[in-house]
Amino acid sequence: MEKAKSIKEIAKLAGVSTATVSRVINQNGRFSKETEERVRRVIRENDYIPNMSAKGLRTSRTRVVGIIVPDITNPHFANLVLHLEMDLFRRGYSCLICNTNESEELESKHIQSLTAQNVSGIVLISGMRNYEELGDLPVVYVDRPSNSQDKEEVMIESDNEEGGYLATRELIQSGCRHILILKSLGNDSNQFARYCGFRRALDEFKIKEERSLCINLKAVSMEEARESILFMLDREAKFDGIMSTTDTLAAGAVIALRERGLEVPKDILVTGFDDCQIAAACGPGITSVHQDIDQMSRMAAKLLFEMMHDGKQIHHHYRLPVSLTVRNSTCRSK
Amino acid sequence: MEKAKSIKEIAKLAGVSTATVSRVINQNGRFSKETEERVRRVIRENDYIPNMSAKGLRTSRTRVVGIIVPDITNPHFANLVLHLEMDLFRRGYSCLICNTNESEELESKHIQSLTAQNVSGIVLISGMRNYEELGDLPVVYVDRPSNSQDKEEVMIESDNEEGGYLATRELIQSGCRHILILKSLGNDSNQFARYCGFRRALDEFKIKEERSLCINLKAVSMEEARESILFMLDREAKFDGIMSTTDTLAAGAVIALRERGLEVPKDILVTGFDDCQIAAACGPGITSVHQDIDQMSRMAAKLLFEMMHDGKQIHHHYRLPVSLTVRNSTCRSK
DNA sequence: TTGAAAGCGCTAACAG
DNA sequence: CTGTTAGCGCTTTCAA
Repeated sequence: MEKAKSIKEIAKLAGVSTATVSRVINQNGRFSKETEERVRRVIRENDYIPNMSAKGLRTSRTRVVGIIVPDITNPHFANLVLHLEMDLFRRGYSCLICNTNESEELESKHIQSLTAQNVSGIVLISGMRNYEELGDLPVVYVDRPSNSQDKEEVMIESDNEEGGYLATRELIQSGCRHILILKSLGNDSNQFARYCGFRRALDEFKIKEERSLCINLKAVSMEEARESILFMLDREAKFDGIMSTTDTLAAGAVIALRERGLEVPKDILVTGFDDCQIAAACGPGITSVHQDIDQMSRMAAKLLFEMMHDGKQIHHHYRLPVSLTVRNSTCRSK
Repeated sequence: MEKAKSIKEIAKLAGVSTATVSRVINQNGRFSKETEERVRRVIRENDYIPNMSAKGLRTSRTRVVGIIVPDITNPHFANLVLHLEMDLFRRGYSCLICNTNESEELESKHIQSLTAQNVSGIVLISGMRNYEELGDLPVVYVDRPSNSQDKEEVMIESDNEEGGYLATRELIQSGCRHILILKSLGNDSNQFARYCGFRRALDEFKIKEERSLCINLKAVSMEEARESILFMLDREAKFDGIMSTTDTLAAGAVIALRERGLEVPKDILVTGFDDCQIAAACGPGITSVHQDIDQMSRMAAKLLFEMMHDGKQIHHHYRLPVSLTVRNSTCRSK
């Protein structure tokens, strides 16, 4: 690869100073129409692309944002990241993606690495904690634990509690009285919120919660869910509905039921959460809580952009409404 | 955020020159044991993190690699990216992820943007074309169109032709004689290779290909697949098996069949490709061609690392074997 | 074994 | 409207 051209060479070729070239590129300062055109032409003719490292060093704004995400393999997160990335690219920003694999250690390593790279901003998806040490670096928290004391930050989440409630109510209204809840452990506050919604629905219908039907999985994995349901079935646990805090878990449950010859929704009803493709494809179609990921990512990108670009100070906690996508897995007479 | 410390301050605090600090950090040059310890301590005590922009400017090696991918939402790609990112992070590299949404224009914009950022290397997943203008920038092509004339590059792909063959043979051996093939258009050479495998299997069993059963979708989407199968069913097209070039398409097909009251595998057999979660979860479980993504990503990361880090020149075309994961969707007596 | 100093490519303050 | 210039933080010769 021939050495990349520098602003100096462009300046020389255009017969102006580097400052002028810089001004033209960044559309600030003032310059004559003619100069601009000449510079632009030289830039074009030479395929000149400014060196971002130099720019970053000089301005400490790199036009790169870091996105920290537990696991890009999770369709819910993948969707979020896809939209964020495309949206931000349109606005001139690139994205460094960092998978934490749910490890707090990896997460903070990534935070360090991102600050070292002078990122212009960070989107922290479903993070473990707040990083106040980031100071005034623009950060948008999405789906994150809401245990921070001060509200001086931007945060976007779905109404997970309501989602848990909706799913559970659907099961109850379809006739379930002994509902198993499939959730994952970990400090994921979403899981907890969904569980709270679950309890609210039970309360409302005066159904007693059965502790033995509350399953806490070590990880959000189809296989874990499948095994635990098989285990419960083989112990002849009595339940007529499964409320899963994730579509992946719901899918694992459906598979387990199928393996034991049980039919959904004839024998057991099931609900999921996130309304991913898998919910539409699995079994007879799984009723699932729909999160508005489009809006979520659009908001996150927009807010972050405003903070990075316009230097706006935003402090707001958004809670997006959810809805229930009803499919066959809960279609019994009500 | 208090201003980040610079190497100068560390040098002053440690009572040495910046050059020495740099040497300690990069483990080159020579320095005494004592000096090293002192410097290290100061670095630690001050949470000093070198400024990557400056480093990048100076060395034009940023320790950032660009990953270009059609759509991170596709589980197959998500998996690949996840592994790449984690693997490279372990080796000290961060990843800029770029979704092209299958647009050639976006792809080349991303290529430009990546070079502007002085990335140390690029992984191009399922790209549209070769970018020879990248010169000696390390590039690994994964899953890419193999239409380049010169082989002077690194390329890793699955044996897609064999995969298409395996899936089709499974259908034939399970009794299918009229196999519909569900594939997507576009310049995706994988699709074509899978189709070639399909034809090879037909040939081998002396089955004539029926052009009317070859469906080309505009996009790889569940919904598209579903609609086209519904369309075929409503036109009373005669087929007893569906070979899908993607799990997503297979899932769409299964949904359509279910909607029309057809049972898999009783009435119609189905195969997918990629062996994603959705294949395990969908319908009765979909038989699918398994690609060894772990190995693929591990190889890609390793090769790229060797090129970036050790300056190795590698020219090799790897074709990874595939296997068939048999599930209920093809379980009829053979 | 260490330090001084040049300079990577760019921007922004200042001068004109 | 445009040019000169200092310097962002780091690495790397060269000299000691």
